[in-house]
Amino acid sequence: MHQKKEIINKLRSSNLRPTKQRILIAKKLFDKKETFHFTAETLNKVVNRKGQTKISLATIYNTVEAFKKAGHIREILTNNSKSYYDTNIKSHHHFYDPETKKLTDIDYQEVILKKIPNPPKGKKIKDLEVVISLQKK
Amino acid sequence: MHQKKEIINKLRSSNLRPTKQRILIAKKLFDKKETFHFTAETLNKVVNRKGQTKISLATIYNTVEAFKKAGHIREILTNNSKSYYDTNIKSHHHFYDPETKKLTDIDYQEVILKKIPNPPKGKKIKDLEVVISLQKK
DNA sequence: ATTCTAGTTTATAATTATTCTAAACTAGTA
DNA sequence: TACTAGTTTAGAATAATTATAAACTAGAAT
Repeated sequence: MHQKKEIINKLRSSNLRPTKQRILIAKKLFDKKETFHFTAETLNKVVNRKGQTKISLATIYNTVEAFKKAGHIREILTNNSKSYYDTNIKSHHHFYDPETKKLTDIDYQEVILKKIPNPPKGKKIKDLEVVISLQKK
Repeated sequence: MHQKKEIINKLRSSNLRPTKQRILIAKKLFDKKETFHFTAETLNKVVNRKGQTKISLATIYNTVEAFKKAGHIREILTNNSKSYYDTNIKSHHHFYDPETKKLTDIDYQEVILKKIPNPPKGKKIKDLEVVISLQKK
């Protein structure tokens, strides 16, 4: 799917030097069929599975921040103490289960808004996110 | 508006012993005309303004947690590293300005949803929150 | 009223997530 | 091949929050 070349282009196009660490992290993030929800901690685990080349935690954080700024990943709203990120950068929504702390994507078309308020003066809407918290039935 | 008696009843009704600390914090939180958005830090400042009896930060955290569990306050979704709380416990929505990190209430009626997805099996919807992030025009 | 006890408060230590620092390293140009 | 700006790294620093355990107190029992 995502060959090394594509990944390198993606990095270059956002002014990120394609280092071996960034390429490896990008592979792990974007070489998935499905949307990937992660925290710095989980990404660190995935990237540094036994035997693989070691990438420092600082680089994990740096890269996540760089990818976020470049718009390759998005930060998700939760009321958890960790930051959650999503490889799905299309505007979409989430179910959040406070029990398991798991997020699930809700496709954009699954939520239709009939009315939204005007933003305050001097501001425009950057993003609109719906979070549906769940509980046991 | 909220006399001491009412506050004491509110505390008792949720099995919280009405201590002098809890009463004072409750006054600061609920004795307002408007909705109050706060973090542990801001609440600590409000409660411990010069001259007032000192309430420890640990108690601020304990009390916020207790009030949240009791349903007297709600935690708000943001992607900020601090936890934000709201004395408005009615279902409602927010504008979030990442620049100033300020939240503004959006009245419930200002957002109308035409379609929302079914929750996953075994789960029901606990809460639905819309967050509209802002940026400079 | 006095005593008792479980619940609460407190200062402080510990923990967790994240950011900073500054030295070592490397991609890519000259 | 050498250079330089960008990047990585280990580890220290910081920020927010939670845990600990000793002292205190509300309110029931005596």
